[in-house]
Amino acid sequence: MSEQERNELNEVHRVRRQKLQHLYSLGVDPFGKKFERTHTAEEILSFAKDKSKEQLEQGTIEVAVAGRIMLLRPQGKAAFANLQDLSGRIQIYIRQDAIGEQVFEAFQQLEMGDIIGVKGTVFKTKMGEPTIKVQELTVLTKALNPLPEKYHGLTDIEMRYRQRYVDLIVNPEVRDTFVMRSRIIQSMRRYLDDLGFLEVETPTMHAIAGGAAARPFATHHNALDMQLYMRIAIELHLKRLIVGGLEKVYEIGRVYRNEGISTRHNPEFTMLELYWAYADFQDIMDLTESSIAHIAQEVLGTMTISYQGKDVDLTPKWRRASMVDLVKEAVGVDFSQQMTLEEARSLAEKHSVKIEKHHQVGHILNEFFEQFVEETLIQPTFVYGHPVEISPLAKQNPADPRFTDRFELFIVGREHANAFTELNDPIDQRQRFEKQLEEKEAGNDEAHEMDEDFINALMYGMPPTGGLGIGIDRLVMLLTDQPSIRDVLLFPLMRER
RNA sequence: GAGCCAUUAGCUCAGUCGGUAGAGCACCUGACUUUUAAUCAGGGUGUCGAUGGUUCGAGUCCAUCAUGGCUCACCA
Repeated sequence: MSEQERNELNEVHRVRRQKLQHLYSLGVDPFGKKFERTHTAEEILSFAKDKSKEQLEQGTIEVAVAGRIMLLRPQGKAAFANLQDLSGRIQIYIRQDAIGEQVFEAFQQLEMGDIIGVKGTVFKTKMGEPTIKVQELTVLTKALNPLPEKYHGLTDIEMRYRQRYVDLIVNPEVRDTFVMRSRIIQSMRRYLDDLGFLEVETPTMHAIAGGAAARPFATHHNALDMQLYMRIAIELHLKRLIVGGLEKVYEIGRVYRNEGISTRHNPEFTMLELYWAYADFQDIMDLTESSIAHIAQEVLGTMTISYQGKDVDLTPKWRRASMVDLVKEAVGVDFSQQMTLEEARSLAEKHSVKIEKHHQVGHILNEFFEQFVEETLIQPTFVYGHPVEISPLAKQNPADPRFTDRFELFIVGREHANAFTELNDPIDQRQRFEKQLEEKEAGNDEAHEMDEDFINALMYGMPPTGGLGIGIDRLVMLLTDQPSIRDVLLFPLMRER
């Protein structure tokens, strides 16, 4: 450490450096090595729980645990500390006469935040707390930064996101949320695997950003001198695999959309997309319902949950209602009647629904739905029958071609899934893409691009197929009762500082 | 992109009417071998987000900027 560095450190940091040097002078490596653990904190607690003080003292149980010192209560020539590992916290008791003066001196150079390993026996204190009586102490890692306040922890939201590592150390519920996230995804995977779905990986860099209506991130490949886009959906590649005969495929992966950031939107987020040959959107509805209910039961142990104070019942069967009926129910406007664009526009004006130049009747119906219905759908609700104009990849309803065999799942007023019977007619698909290009001309810069290779794939024949997309982050938010998408992303995007 | 709010010690927060910066934890010194947000005695460690302005004097008032939060817009 140079003189200049020393001057730049404040007292807290200077003292930690001094203790580091002190450890070196005692022949202790402050950044130690591998440590063999026999137990986790939680294992010791559950073992000791129903043993009496006497029972523990009779059969001496040797344990070796490692963790971070979260609380430290020195008491002269002895000390109590709370050690934290992934499973939880366990109290340890250190006495100079048990570990020797030399090691105790090293221990005195330790403070909250440092990582140690201890070997010893389990006992219960006067207060009945299961505790490890330390016989051997090993310094594993000295922390040079102090931890946040031991009682309030780290509450500054910005710092929690920017320095998630600190957040994870001091806020156990944050760790729990991310453990839960992992279990939710694991449960989903297992559910689909058991149904015979094949997990695949497709490119995240696309020459044409298709499969959804969104602005992509653009990038460039130097060697090929090629414009590339980060994918906005997984859809078109998975459907190519259905053409290829893989029949039941899914991918859980990151997609990227160059759009606004909010408590429900991060520029990169995780989607599940799934395609099932010879099925339709009704089958997908059943699958969506059963898989989410299954995950809730498996991960939370219940299908009735509470989200931000709202009770939500995920027990099947869920309500199924058409978009047209829901709009009629909410505002009394009946879009099942044939109507001209002019009629739809005047209805929009009457109900103060904002419309854009490129809007057709179907777009206006969707605006009605979003403005008057969406946020009212608290209990899980499948909304089906989306207008063809906003569904360029979905098959039209055979009885009424103004609508598609598509559904979206709404829970707590938010979209959680989007699915349809996939359009497999390449001639129709080409026309839909052309319609999208017209929209683009008319000013919708999120309209779909033409994808000639995808059309080519369809021309080899894609069997009738049902497809599904689930926003995994939102599902995790729902099941872990988190208000912001940033609370279920380990490292949400933040402006550089 | 717009509106509102926030930014003070390592962390959590006070700071009155504009008058020279304050508490708890952490840290330092000392006491303490069954404590548990340990306790007891002593010690304040700071670019008050940044830059301008008003003023004899600004953490405090004004302007601009930065970062974040919430709401809205866009979207999933």
